Amino acid sequence: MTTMKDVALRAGVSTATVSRVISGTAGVTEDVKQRVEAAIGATGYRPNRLARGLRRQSSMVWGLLISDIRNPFFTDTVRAVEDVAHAYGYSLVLCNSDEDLDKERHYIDVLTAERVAGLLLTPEHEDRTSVAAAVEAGVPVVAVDRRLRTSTVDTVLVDNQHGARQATRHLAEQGARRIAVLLGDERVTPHRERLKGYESALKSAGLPVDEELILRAGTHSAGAAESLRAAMLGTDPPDALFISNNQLTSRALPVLDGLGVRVPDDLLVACFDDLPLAPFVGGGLTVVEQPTYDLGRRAAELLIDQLEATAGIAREVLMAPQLIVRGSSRRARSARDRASGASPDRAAP
Amino acid sequence: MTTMKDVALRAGVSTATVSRVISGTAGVTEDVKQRVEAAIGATGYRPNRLARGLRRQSSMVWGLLISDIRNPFFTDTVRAVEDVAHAYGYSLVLCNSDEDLDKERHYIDVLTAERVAGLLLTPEHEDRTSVAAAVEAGVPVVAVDRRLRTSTVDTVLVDNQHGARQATRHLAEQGARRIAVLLGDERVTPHRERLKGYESALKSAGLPVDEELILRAGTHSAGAAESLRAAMLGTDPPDALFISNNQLTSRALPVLDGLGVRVPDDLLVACFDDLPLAPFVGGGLTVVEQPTYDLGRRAAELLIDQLEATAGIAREVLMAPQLIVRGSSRRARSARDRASGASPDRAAP
DNA sequence: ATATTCGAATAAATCGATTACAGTCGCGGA
DNA sequence: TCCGCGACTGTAATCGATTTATTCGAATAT
Repeated sequence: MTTMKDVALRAGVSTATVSRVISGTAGVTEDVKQRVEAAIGATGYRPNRLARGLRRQSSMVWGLLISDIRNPFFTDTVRAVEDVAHAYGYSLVLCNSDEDLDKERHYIDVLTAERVAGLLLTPEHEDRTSVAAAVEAGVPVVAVDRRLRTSTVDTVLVDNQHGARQATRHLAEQGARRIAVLLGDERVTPHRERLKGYESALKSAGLPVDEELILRAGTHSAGAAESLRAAMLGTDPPDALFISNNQLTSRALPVLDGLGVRVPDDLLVACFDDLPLAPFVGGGLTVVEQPTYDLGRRAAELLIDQLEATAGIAREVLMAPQLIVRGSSRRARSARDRASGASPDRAAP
Repeated sequence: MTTMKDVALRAGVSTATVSRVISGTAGVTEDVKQRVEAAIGATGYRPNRLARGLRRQSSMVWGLLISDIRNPFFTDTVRAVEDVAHAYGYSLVLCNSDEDLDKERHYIDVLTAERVAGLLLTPEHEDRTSVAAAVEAGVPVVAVDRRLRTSTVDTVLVDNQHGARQATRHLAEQGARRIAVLLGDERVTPHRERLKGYESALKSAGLPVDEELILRAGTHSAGAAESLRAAMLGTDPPDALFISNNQLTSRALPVLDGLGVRVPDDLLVACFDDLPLAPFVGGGLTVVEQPTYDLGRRAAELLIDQLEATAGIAREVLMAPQLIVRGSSRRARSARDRASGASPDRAAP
C-alpha cells in the first residue's frame, strides 16, 4: 500500500506539502502542486482513512442504528441516509438493535469508539437510553421516527396521530360503526400516537371508544392473531379494522382468511405502512403510506447541518403520512364499481 | 474522551501494561491486572478503534457492497451478515452500488482506504470489476449471489437454474402449454441462469422453446410492462407466466389487472422471490423462495474462515431455493378447493 | 547594501494504541 | 558470592496523516 511518504518522495517534497495539496489548503506553488498530483496519479495513492481519522479526531463515517433492517419500513430510510452520506463523502455503519436496550448501548459504545462523525438512530426507549453517552462524547445525534425525552437532539418524526386519524375517519366515512384497532407494543411511541389518533377520529365521528375494540398485540408474536380472532368471533364483532403497522398486517390477513371473513364486504380494512404488493391484495389494501425515504433524507440533512455549522438548537421535523385508499376499505360496491376497483385514489394531503 | 494514557496514569502503570491487560496477553501480575481493570471501570475507557486499526493495519469493520438495500431480496442477506459480523465483534459498512460500475469502484476504493478487514459484495459485472484492487491490497473478499470470473474469491450462490426449472416444470405439470418468461437484465448472471433453467424445464416437458414467449424487460423500467402487454394481446397468448424476480412481479401485476386477465383461470403465474404479502395476492402467489438469510450467513462465515486461517482456496457454495406453490399456479379449481386455497404447500426439497 | 517582510516549504510534534526491545527484580545453581 | 534466567514492566518506535512551529529564500523597504 502506498503511503503519503512514497508520494512525497516521488514528488521531491515533504509529506506536509502533499497533505496541503490533497486538502486544497492555500499556499502551494502551481508547479509543486502539479508534481504532487502527478505523483498521486502515478502511484494510485489513497489516503489512509484511519490515520486521517485518528489525527482529525473524527472519521468520515456515520453510524445508523435501527431496530431491524428486515422491517420494510426501514429499508427506504436507510437508503436515503446512505444516499446523502455518500453525496457528502461519508460512509455508513449499519447496526440492528432489535428493540434491545443492551444491544443499543453496545452499538453506541462501539460507534463512539469508532469516532463516527455522526449518529442517526431510532431510540428504543424515550428515557432509558445510552444516547447521552454519545452526546457527551461530542457526537452529533439525530433521532429518527421516535422521540427522546432525555437528551436534546434533532428529531425527525412521522405524524402518526394524523395518519391514524385519517385512516380511522375514512373507515367511519365508509359507514363503519364498530371500528377496531390492532395495536402494536405501546411502549413504542408511534403506536401510542396511532392509538390517540384512532380515538380522536372516533370522537370526531361521534363514535364511542370501546375498550373491547382495542386489540393489543402484546409482546409475543402470537398475540396479534389471538386477539383478532377472539374479536371476530365475539358476540358483537367489528365492521372495520385499522391495523397499526405492516408486521401486524402480515399476521392479521391469514386470520381473516382462515375465518372466512370477506374484505371489504364483511370487514373494512386499513393499515399503516405501504408494502410492495399491497395494491394487489384483494382489491388493494388501503394503507397509510409513510414518507420513509424522505424521513431518512431529512434526518441525514439535519446531521449535515450539525456537522457544518454547530447550530445546537434541537430541531424537530414532522412529516405527514398519506392515506392511499384502495379496495379493502370501500364499502360493498356494485359490479360496475368493482371493474375499476383496483385503481388507487390518493387522498388530498 | 479518556485515553489509554489516562487509565495508565490512574492505575500507576505504563500504557504498554494497560494494552496487555486489554488484549489478554499473558505475563501480567494478578495484582496489576486488577488495578488496571479497576481504572478502566472507573473511567469508562473504550479503546479508540481508529488508533488500534492504524497500528494493526486493519479495522474491525467489514464492507458490504450490494446494488440496492431497497430490494427486498437483500434485506435478509444484509441482516444475516450483520448478525455474524456482530457475533465476531465486527461492524458493517453498507454501500449501495446501484448496478453502477463507477460507484462500485468508488466504494471499493473507499473501503480499502478504510482498511476494512473484509469485503462482501454482489459484483456488478463478471469481468470488468475493481475487486482485483481490493484482493491485491490483501483484503479478503467474498462474492455473494453473482460469480466473478476475474479474481479467485470465495463465492456464495443460489441455484437459480434449479429454481427456474422447478417453477417452470410445475407450471407445465399444471397443464400449461405456452409458458412465457418475463426476464430481467441478461447481463446479470442470475437472470441468464434462470432463463437456462426455464428452457431446460420446457425441453424436459416436451414443450418447444418459443422466442416469442421470452419477454425481455430490457433496461428501461417501462419495458417489462410493454412486452408483457404485447404478449397478452398477441394472437397466441401464453397460458402461464414465469416472472424472474420480485421487481418484475410488481410491474407485471398491474398490467394483468389492467387487461382483465384472471389468475389462475386465464393465466398461471409463478415468480422468483417471495414477498411479505405474496400469500395474500389473489389465492396466493406461487413463488421460488430464495434462502436470502442463509446466503448472507454463509457468506459471512466464509469471510470469518478467511480471516482466521488464511485458507486461500476459492470456495463456492451453492444454495437451493424452494418452490412454494400457492393459488396463482393452480389450474382452475372447484368451489370446494377454493375454500382452502390460501394454505401454501411447500414442495419437496 | 542591509534590514525587514512575506510566502513557500520543511521539520517535527501529534493523534492513541500496539509491540519490539530493554531494563529490573528475585531466585536458583555453580 | 556471582551469574544467568525467567517473569514482569517500562521505554520508545511505530502505524500514516495533519498541523504547528520553524527555516529558508526572495522580494521589498530603508
